Amino acid sequence: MILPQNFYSKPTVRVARALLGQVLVHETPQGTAAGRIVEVEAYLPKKDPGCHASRGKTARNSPMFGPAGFAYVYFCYGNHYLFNVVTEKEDVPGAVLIRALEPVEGLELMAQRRGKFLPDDLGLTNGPGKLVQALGIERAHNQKALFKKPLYLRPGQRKEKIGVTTRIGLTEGADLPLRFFLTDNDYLSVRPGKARPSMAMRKKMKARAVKV
DNA sequence: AGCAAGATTAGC
DNA sequence: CTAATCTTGCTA
Repeated sequence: MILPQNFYSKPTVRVARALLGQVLVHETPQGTAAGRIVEVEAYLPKKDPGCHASRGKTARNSPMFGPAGFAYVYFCYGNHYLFNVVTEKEDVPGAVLIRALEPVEGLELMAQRRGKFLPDDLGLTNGPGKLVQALGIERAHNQKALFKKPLYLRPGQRKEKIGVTTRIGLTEGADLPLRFFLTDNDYLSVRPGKARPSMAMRKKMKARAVKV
């Protein structure tokens, strides 16, 4: 069972909430790795200064303007790839960032890809850059279809309540409540109430202080 | 051309 | 707490 393309071609917030509990699967020659989605963030087409597409189409964010159900993978902070699912109709730029997974299959493989981590380690997939590494997602997956193998979503179960907070690590649009997660899940990237100002935000404060 | 910023992570 | 690390997009 694979979620069809029309699962994604809806308003971004609705897709974001629907993604919680679904299982992200990546089949590779080394084996299959899969994890249940426990945390996401929505990036909206309109009135969202935190969205890459908020200042128009560029070479980097063009996948967000394409049809729904494709991957938007981009490089961040010089070290990490982040994985998004494109939403909305074509030419309407929306996406959902996958921020944390609960491992369900291929734990040994994920641990191997993550280096020193053990298969039962929470650090395996509890962050947007970490889960990309654990599943073996790379730059080459940018703009790949997610409604067919080898990288796809399988229907899963959700019985937990959905929690909502502001998004992590942004300097623009940081006040919008667009981060959705399964309450009390062990694999959340930031434990509720423990969020610290991100490096991006601190950098900005510093730059502002120098100017004044 | 050059530079600053960034949807993060791991290590001291 | 801070360095690492490099692509992108704008010209601070």
